[in-house]
Amino acid sequence: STPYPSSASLTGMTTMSSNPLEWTGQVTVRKKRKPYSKFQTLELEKEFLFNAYVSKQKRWELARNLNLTERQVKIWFQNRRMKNKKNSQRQAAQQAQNNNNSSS
Amino acid sequence: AVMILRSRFLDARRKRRNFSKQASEILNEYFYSHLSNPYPSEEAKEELARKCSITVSQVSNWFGNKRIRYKKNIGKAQEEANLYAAKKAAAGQS
DNA sequence: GCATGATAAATGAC
DNA sequence: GTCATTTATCATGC
Repeated sequence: STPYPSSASLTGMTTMSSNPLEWTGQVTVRKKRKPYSKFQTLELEKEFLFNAYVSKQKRWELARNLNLTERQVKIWFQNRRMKNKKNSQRQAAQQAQNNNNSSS
Repeated sequence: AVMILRSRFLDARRKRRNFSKQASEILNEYFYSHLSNPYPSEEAKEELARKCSITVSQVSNWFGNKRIRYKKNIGKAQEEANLYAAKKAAAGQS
C-alpha cells in the first residue's frame, strides 16, 4: 500500500546496484509549492468562515478574484478542512489531558 | 487580520522543541531497519509515539522529514546510515 | 549558520 | 469528498 506507484522500471534502474531503494524515486513531476499572499489567504479564510464547503460558483469567483485556478481553490479548502480537523483533535486531546489531571 | 495573529499563536512552530535523545534513537533505529520501506503502519506509529512520548502526528512529521532529507543526501556522506546499519548488524549476530 | 520540527501547497490513492 | 504523502518554506534551537 505504497502512496505512489513504485514502477522503478521507467528510469532504467533495473541493473543499478548502488541504490536499491525504490521509494526514493519520485515518478511524477509536481509543480513547485508556492506560498499564497496575505491577501489571498485572508480572503480564503473569510469564505471558509461562512462555509467549509465552497460551491462551484463561489469557487469560480474566488479563483478569478484571487488570481488562482479553481483547482487551487478546491485543494485549499480540502487542506483547510484537514487543518481544522487536526486542530479539533488536538484540542480534544488537550481537554482530555486536563480532565485527567483535575480528577487525580 | 486578527485571525492571522491568532493563528500565529496557535502555530506550533512558535514553540518547537527538539525530541529527546532516546526518542531520536528509537525513530532512527526504526527508519534504518526499515530502509527498504520506511512507511510505518498506523499501529507502528502509535507504538513509536508511546515509546518516544510524542504524538502520532509528530511521528508522521518525523518520518516525512526523514524520508525527504535522507533522499536529498543520497550520494553524500550518510554516516548516520552506516552507524545504524552497523548497529543492526551487531544486533543480528548469533 | 545549519539542524530540526511543524506547517503550507500540491499530488495521488481510494 | 477524505487523507496519507511529498516538497518547499517557516520558525525555532543551539
